[in-house]
Amino acid sequence: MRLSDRIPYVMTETPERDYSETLNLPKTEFPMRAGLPKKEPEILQRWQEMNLYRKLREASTGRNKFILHDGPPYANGNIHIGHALNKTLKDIVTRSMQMTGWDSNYVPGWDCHGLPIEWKIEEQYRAKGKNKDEVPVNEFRQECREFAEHWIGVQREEFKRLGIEGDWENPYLTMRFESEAVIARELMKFAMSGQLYRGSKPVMWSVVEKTALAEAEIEYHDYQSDTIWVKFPVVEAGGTNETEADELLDASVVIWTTTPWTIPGNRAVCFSSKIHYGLYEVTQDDLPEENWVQKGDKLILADALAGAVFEQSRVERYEHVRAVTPEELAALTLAHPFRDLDLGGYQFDVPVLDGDHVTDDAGTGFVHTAPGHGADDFEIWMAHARELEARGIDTAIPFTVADDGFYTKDAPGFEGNQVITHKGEKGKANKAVIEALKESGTLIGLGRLKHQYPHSWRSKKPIIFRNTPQWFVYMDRDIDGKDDTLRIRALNAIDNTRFVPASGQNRLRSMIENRPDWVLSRQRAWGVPITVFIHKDTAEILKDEAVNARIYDAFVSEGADAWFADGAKERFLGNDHKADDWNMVTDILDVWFDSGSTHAFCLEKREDLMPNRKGLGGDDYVLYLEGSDQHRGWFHSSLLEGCGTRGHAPYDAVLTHGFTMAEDGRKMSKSLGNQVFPQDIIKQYGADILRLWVASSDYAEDQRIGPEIIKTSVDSYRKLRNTLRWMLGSLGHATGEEVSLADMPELERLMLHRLTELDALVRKAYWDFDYKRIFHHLFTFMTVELSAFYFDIRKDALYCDAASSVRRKASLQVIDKLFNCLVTWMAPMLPFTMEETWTSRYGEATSVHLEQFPAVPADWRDDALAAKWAKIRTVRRVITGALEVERREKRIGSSLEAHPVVHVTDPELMAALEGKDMADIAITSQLTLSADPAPEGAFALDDTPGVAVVPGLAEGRKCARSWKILPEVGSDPDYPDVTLRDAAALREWDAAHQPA
RNA sequence: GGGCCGGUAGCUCAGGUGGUUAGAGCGCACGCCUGAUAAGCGUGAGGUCGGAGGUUCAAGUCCUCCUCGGCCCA
Repeated sequence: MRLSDRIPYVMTETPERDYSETLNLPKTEFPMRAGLPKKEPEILQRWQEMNLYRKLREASTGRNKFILHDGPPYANGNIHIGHALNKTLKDIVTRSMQMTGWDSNYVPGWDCHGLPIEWKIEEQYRAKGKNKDEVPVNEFRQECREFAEHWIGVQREEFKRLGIEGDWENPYLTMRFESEAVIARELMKFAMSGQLYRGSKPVMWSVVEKTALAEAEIEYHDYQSDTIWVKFPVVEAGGTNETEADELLDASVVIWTTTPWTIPGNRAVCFSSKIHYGLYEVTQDDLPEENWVQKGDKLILADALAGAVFEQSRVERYEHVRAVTPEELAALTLAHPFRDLDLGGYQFDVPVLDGDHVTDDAGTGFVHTAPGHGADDFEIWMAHARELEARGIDTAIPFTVADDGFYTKDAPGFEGNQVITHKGEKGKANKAVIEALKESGTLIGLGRLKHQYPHSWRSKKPIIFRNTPQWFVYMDRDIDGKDDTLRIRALNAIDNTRFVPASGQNRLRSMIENRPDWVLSRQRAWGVPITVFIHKDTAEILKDEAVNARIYDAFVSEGADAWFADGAKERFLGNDHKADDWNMVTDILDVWFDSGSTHAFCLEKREDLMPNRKGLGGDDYVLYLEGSDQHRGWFHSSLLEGCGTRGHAPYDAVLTHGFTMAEDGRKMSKSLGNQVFPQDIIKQYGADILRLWVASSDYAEDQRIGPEIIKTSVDSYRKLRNTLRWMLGSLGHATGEEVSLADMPELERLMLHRLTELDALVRKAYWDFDYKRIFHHLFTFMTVELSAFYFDIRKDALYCDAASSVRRKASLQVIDKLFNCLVTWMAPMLPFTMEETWTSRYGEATSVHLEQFPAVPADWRDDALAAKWAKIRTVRRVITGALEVERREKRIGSSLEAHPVVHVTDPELMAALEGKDMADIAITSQLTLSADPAPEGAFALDDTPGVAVVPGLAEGRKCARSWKILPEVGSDPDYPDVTLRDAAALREWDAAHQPA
């Protein structure tokens, strides 16, 4: 049955006039469809023209500063999704702090020096057949500078397109002359305070190119190595039991290595306390005389590998004498295999160290350790340095191989042999070492192994690990009094820093607790040099403030290139020092030192940033915000730099975000084809969609992004936009007339109450940087409480009530408040759309970003009212449930066709309904409340006892204006087809629209 | 291999100190409306809370192991 069949008068009585013009239907120019890809650039243009950044600064003059100090991205290549996430989060922080009373000035920066840019320039050279080494350093540096400049320009535009507000005209750059000057000055502070020292460390070295290589410049290729098994005779054995110790005294620990040439550099042998070891004795008496292992030889080996070792040594019969404990191993002292040869220099004791890097997959279970020839070797050697010194062992690491691949005097007896030739071929070193081992009787096996070995990506030739002089900063040396070490300072600073999420604190702490001394030097060209001089004879560092001042001044005006210019040495040393007495360091500072110093050359150099921090006497607040990888990076280097030079961290708080994965939760990769590019999303949907994704995600963990997830953002955006659009449409009729709180209907007061709750939540969550919480609450509020409840109910009053209606005025007033709150609250997240919404209401001369979050009066809060309305909504749910049954049975379509009888036997619920127009609230034309028990078969919900609904049809005629069905329709003779409310409204409307 | 973090409906997220049938929104399905209309409203179906043990009267929540994924190291 159709509606028209039941209500025949609709057919017969055609309304005489079109009432829609008398209704206050939504009226707005604000488009339903956003068209963000086109609209956003226009908004950006407008911000530029009105100089929003400057206006923001002016508006917040004198406020306490909230400084989100930008961690500088590296200036090469287009931005990726990680940059987009990072910058968007920063922008939400900046804008939300600005809107909650701070002066929140964002100054973006770029990291400009370093290896990747050097590579790019070298790559260009190679393409042109040019050689880097033949180009003057400063010419090469200039090309690096220009390369960085280009990408800064590209990234700046990409960042701006994301809607990031900041001082894009004056970003900070690590390569700006002033920055280079300050970086050098910071380094010199470490030198002056005695924290800087020259030590050594093995680096990957290409003999062919005579240069140090970084991990990323290495590629692995198959390579045939000589392998040797070597005995290290036990010379001392400790432990609890003397007999057992004696048993080990004529035994040998056996090592295996693929780099025989590193034996002269041997200083220790490593084992693992997680592996089982045994003492083995050779029992075979028919071994050939020339065999390197003979009957009675006692060897200590990993049990899992003993069989293989004996097989290699052509021994068939041997005996496992007993197990050897980790304690026994650690107490051993060994002889270097060359101790008894007449070479000189190998008489030192070789300690046995416990190391996690040792496995029993291959070899003997013991690792030959040459601290100058391997990263593991170096680490474990340094880690045990103190206890070794206590044992009287010299921990100095020998420089056994020179930059040309030849042994030095630190490898006595082997000088003149080359490890790798300048052509990249094997030199005679291995052979010489093997011969010496044979002579000493310590060689027990010899072989060859084809395996993956590191090669230079430039020459494709094998590289070696080689000990080289490097510059370090002490972690554990007293700086200014006892127990005032850099490590202790840094650990204290971590305790005084707020971490979001809190787990970052532990992560950074454990790194600081365990890290070795800070290596600052790089054998590179593009960066700030280590601006120190060392005395040729004493090797001491020159400490002269006058020299330092000359360096600083020169860098300010000429940049760090001044260090590499002709005559630089004489220029900086001046007349007080003889140039011939001093060596000038040409190493480059690690770029982590550059970025660790940003607080010095950005924050402290700009008057509008210079923080007067909380905890240091002021009220300003400095936040660092980066990906969680920066615990090892920027957070770390900034902490050390700050603590070393100023005694405290440069930040009050550290916020970290996770990484962005593809939709399947895996890392994005070109080969998997699951990459998502911010540029594509912006082009297709707009930056606000991407920002909505950021705001709704749990950034603290790894997030996911992909087509389906973007679609969710797009859907949410549509709903959000349409709700705002409807509000704008309704407010199109607002006159600004005020109704006092006391005169407002409860429903309006309920909404105001909700604003007080949301206000508290939003402010707290912004301070907690918990954006997903804000987004989810506001979004749910807008859909569930506004769109589906408050607005749905109030449409009748807003559209149909007379202009004089207090109910309507109160509603418009509340919508106005809702609008101002929601739009400002969401402005940090969706700056484009909220600006569009704001200006749609207040005009193009305004900007939502110049607003503060509205003050929400405390007297709006009414918990009792909220509790009462929770009950009302409980009853409402039963009514809508009952209407749904009627709809399904085709008895009604619109809820206005219904007249439910609501039986409420729960007295508390009934009390809540007292005086309420439940028909209005349930959006029915009529409704009858009854305290009587419901008849059998009435509609009820299991979870709502005490409420039951008997559905029924509304009686009377359908109002041609409001579409309500009421018996009263027609009782006003002037307006015979409408309700009395509508008749009164029409009378008012007609009076106001009389032709003059 | 080590340090740290995480795995709750198709998607995004809630689920203080362990305690009734694990929640929300979106999406989806179905229905209504046609004066927010490439909109609006309603109803419904979706989860062995990564897996396995354990502690407990009781575990998504505590412990152990495993697995998958991530960041940083090695």
